[in-house]
Amino acid sequence: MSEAAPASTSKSERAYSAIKAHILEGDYSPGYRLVLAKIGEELGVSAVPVREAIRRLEAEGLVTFERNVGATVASIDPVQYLYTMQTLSIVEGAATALSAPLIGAADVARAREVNERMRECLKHFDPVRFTRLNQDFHSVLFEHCPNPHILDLVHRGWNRLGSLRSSTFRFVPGRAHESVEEHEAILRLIETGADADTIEKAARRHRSATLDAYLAQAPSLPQPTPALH
Amino acid sequence: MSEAAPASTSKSERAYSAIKAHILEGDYSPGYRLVLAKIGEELGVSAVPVREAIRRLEAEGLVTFERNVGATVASIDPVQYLYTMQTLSIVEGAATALSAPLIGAADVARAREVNERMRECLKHFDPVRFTRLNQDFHSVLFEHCPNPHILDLVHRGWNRLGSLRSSTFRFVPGRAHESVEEHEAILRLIETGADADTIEKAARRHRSATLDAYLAQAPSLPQPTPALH
DNA sequence: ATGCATAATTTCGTATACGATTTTGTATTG
DNA sequence: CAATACAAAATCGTATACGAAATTATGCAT
Repeated sequence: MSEAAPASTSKSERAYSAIKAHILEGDYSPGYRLVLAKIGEELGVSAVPVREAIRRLEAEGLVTFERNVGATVASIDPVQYLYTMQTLSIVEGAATALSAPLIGAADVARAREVNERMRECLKHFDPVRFTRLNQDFHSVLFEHCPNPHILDLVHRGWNRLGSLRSSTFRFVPGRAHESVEEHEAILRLIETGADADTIEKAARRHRSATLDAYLAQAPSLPQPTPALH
Repeated sequence: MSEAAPASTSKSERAYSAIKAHILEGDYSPGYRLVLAKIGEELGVSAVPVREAIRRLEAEGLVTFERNVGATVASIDPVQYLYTMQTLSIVEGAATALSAPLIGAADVARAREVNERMRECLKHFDPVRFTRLNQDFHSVLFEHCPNPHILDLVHRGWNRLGSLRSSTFRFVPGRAHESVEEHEAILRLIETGADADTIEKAARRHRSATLDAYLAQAPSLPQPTPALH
């Protein structure tokens, strides 16, 4: 990777992006200690902007921070995973329902094409690619979302899941197949102009079904609350 | 106000809390320019921790920040207000529905008492106190919320509304009365163990009705999207 | 007076330095 | 050997300093 654009963005901004990217790529895995001076050296900046970047990432839930001790990449224990998936179920449901009236036939076609590629991934068992396509699929649905705040919440949820994003598909074999079918069902609802409530519930269910599949694998979890369906 | 605890918390932490408090109290009103050095002097710290605090507040949506120009207290233009209210409608709806099964008779009684005090506020027309009690009411509902992420989203929404929080009640006379009645209705739904979907819709409606009342007053707004009911 | 170029001022952005705090390592003692 | 006490190292937290960028003020020409 080249040293890239030396100008135009501030160093704290570059540090923020770089660290975030490293976390999301998995270069810095959960629990990794983010030492200010060390990261600064890696990025060719001093500790001050790194510290600022890290605290911003803390506010997004990507790192945890302890006074006089330092920062570590936030790890997603099962309980946090549950909270995040449940929250995503709600905000994705809302985002889908709000977007639906604005999704045209061309968008549906595009989403369907992505979904077909996901279907192919199932044959070769490629969880990484599958996960990336999955995100593309939902991005197509949400790109017309009329409420940027809600979209932001969706992205924050995705970020928080981070590198775990594909784990359910990896560990719960059948789920990926179901997921593709649910995508198709959601597209049909949008095409036929189903009412917002129906679409919202389908989108919610799509996410919470993934959570349920995970919980079925990890029965030790608190199962703290009945999901909203 | 005394100089207070000189130890135990870091300066960046104190700056963060102090600035946030000033924004929420209205000492720094929307649009106010947050000059690093000036605020640092006010708080008795240098610019570095102030900058860090401000960027954290930016991540929460309380201030806006522009490269090489500085930070200003985020102002809530009508469109942002709409986005935020719509988002709140959704997350408060979910928070209420998730909390409902965990709300006991004692909590309901407490909430009802708060609501009665709100009813009294209507007679003396005290929007500030009314708004504070309104928040108390919802805090009672949410204090058992099993998903802290969702609760966090509710609080972020409240913070974003900031000083505008009471404006609807101030400007749309009838709305406050309606609001009190809706509170009572929600309490009854919780008491009688209504299903999650019913409770969620009532809570959503409670918030989006306030938004509708506001939009009716400001008809110039884009009315960008049909609400989720 | 108006518009533009340029200088002065303000404010940001970050490297450096150093004290404060925590962690780690080592030695001493029961 | 385990536990405690203390020393050394690592790391954080922030004040200070100074260059960079943007904003504001000034002066000149039309």
